[in-house]
Amino acid sequence: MDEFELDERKTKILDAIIRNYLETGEPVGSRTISKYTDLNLSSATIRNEMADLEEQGYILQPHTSAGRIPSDKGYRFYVDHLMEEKNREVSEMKNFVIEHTEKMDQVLQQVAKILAANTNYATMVTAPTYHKNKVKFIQLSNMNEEQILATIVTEGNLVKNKIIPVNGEIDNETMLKLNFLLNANLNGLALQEINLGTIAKLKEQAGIHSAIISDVLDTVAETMGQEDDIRIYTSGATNFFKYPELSDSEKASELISTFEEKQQLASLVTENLLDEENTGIQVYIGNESPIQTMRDCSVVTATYELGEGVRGTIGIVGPKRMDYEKVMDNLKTLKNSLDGILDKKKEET
Amino acid sequence: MDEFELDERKTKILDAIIRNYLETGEPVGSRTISKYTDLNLSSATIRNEMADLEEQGYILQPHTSAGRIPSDKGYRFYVDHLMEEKNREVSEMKNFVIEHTEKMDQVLQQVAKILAANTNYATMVTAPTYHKNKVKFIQLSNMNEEQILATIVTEGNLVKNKIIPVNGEIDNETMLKLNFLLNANLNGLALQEINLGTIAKLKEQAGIHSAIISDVLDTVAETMGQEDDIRIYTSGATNFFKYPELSDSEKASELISTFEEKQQLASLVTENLLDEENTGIQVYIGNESPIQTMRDCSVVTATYELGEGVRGTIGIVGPKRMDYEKVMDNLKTLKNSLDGILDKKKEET
DNA sequence: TGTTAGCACTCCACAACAACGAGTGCTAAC
DNA sequence: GTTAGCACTCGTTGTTGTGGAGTGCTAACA
Repeated sequence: MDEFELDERKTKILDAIIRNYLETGEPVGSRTISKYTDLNLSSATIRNEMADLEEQGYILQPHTSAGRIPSDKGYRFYVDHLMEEKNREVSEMKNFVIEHTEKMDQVLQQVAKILAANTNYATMVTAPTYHKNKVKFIQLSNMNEEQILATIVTEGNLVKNKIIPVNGEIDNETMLKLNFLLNANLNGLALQEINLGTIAKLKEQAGIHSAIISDVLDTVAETMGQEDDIRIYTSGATNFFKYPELSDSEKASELISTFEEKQQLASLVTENLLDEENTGIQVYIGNESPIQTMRDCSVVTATYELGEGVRGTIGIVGPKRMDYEKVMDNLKTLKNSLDGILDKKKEET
Repeated sequence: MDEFELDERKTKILDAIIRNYLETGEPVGSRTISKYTDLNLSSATIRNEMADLEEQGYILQPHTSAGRIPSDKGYRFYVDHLMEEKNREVSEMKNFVIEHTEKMDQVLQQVAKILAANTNYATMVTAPTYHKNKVKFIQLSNMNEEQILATIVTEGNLVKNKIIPVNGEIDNETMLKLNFLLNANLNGLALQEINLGTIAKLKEQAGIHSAIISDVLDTVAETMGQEDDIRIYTSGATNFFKYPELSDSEKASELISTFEEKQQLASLVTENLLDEENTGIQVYIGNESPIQTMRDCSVVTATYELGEGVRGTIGIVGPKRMDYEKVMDNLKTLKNSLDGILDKKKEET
C-alpha cells in the first residue's frame, strides 16, 4: 500500500520531481520544485520533504551536492498512481495495418519503425504466434517423380510448405486418397489434439505411404509449434544514443547487441503470451526486467491478439525516464487497432 | 600503373607503415619504421621517403607533428599489390552449411554470426536470389467455398503461397483443368519469358476464371521478381565500437542504423549480383563504397552461387585499417564452401 | 509546530595552464 | 645518398582553481 506512505504534499512534490526529470534528464533541485509547483513553498521546505522522500526510497541523490533523481520505486509509484492516461488517436496506423494484413512481416517491421520514430525509443514487435491454432487445410501434390509438395494452412492463415522426397511417382488416385485421409483426420484439430492414437490410425490407413504421413506430421508440428523461432522485428536501436545515461559506448553496445541478437528479446515476450489472462500492458522498470542488460532501462510491452489465440507482443525499450504516458498511450492505441483484426476482416467481406 | 611510381624501397616502407597501422590504429612515425623494417635506415632517411610518399598521395598526416596514416590510395595499393593471400581452411563452416541447407534463413544468420565473431567486424549475408529462375510447379487447390490456395514452386525450390478469394466453390473438374492449364503453359518459363501473349492465351482458355489466373500470375511475379525484398542477415554491428576511429557515438550510430535498416545495405549487393561476369571478391575502400555512411570504412563483399543463377552476397564492413588478408581469406573459403552446394547435394543423393 | 531565510559546506563541471613527448622538417656534416 | 642534431609543432595528459548548483543545518519567525 505504497500510496498511504505519502501525504498529498509529498505526492505532489514527488510527481513534480519525476516529471521534471523526465523532461530534462538532469537531477532536479529544491529550488526548481519550489517554482515548478503551485504549492507556494520555499526551497527549504521542499528540501525537508525531499529528505523524507529519499529516506522512504522514492528518490536518490547521485552525489552529495546534486539534486534528486527518481529511484525505481519512485518510477513505479509514478506509473501506478501519478501518471495520467491519455487516449489519443493513432488512426493512420490502424488503417495502415488493416490494409496490408497479407504481408505481415513487412507490416510488423513498419509498425516497429513508425513506433520508434514516434517515440524516440527502441522498439520490438513479435510476429503473431498461433496458440491454440488449428489445422485448416492440407494439400499434397505431385511435383515430379522424386518429390511431392506438402502445403499446410492453419486457421490463422499461416501457410507452410515442405518438399518431401519419394521413390517413384505416386499415382493420382493414391494422392487423392492421402489428401482425403489427412484432411478428414486432422482438419479442425489443434496441435495438442493430434495424439498418438490419431497418428497411428493415420499411418495404418496410409499403408505403404506412412513415411509420407510422418513427414507431413513433422511439418504440421513445425508450423504450429512456433516456440523455437519467434520472429522479432526491431527498430530504433540507435535511439539509445539520444539519452546520455545510456549512450556511453559500453552500455549502448550491450543494448544494441541485445536488439541485434533478437532472440534474446524473446524472454520479454514468452511469459506474457502464454498467460491467458494477460491482455493489458506491462511495465518493467530497471531490474524488474528479465533481461540483465536492460537494468538501466524501462521496458513497456503490450500483448495484441489479432484473433482467437493469435497473439503477439509490441515492446518499447528506453531510459527509465521515458515518457511513460506517451509510450503507454501509443501502445494502447496500437493494441486496440490490432486486436481482433482478423475477425473484423471477416465481417467486412 | 601505380606500381611503377614506387621503387622497391618506397614500397617496403609503405608496406611497413600500413601493416603497422593495421595493427595499432595509431599514426606511425619514422623511428618506428626505421626499427620495424630490415632496411637498416635511420629515421631521418625514412622521413625523407615518407615526405615523398605523402606527396604522391599514399599516406596522410593527421596533423603536423603526428606520424603518418595510409590514405585510401595507400590502402588500395596495399590490397592490390602488397597483401599476401593466405588460403586457410574454414572447413567447419562448410560442413555446417551443407548439413542444414533446408533452413536457409537460420543458416545464413548463423554464417553472419560466425563470420562476425571470427573477424570482429560487422557482417551481412544476403539470402540467395533466384536470377534466371524458372517456374517448376504450380498447384491450385480448393480450401473452402470462399478461398483457393495457390502454391508456386521455382527451380530453386523457393515456394510461395497465396490465398485467393473466390465466389462459390469451384468444382474439381474445373480445378484440374486450371491446374493443367497453368502448368502446361508456365512450367520451365523464366519471369521474362512470360509475356503478354502467354498471359492472353491463358486467360482466354480459363474463360470465366481468368480473374484467378491474374491472381496467380501476380504471385508468380512476386515469387520470382525478388528485387523489392532482398533478405539480408546481419551480425556484429556493435563491433564498430571496437575501433576508436569509428566508435564516437555519431559515426557508430549512423553505421549501426545502416545495419539495422537492412534495406540500405542492398545497394552493396545489387550491382554485383546482376553482373554475370563477377565471380570474385570486391573491395570498397572509403569513398569507393556506394553507401555514404561508410565513407570511413572499408567493405569487402563476395558473391556466392549456390547453383546455376542462384546467387547471394556476403559482406564485411570494418574500419579502413581492417585486416584485409584475414577478411579476404575468410570470404574466399566461405565462398568456396557455398559455391555449387545445390549441385553437390544433387550428386550426393 | 511548521515554515523560511541565511549560511557554510560539498562536489561536480569546466576552463586555463603547464609539462611532456612523439614526431616533424631542415641543416650541416659525413 | 645517408645520418646526426636541433628547433619547432601540436596533441595529450595532468594540475589547479574558480563558479555554481545544491545541500544540510541552524536560528528566527508566524
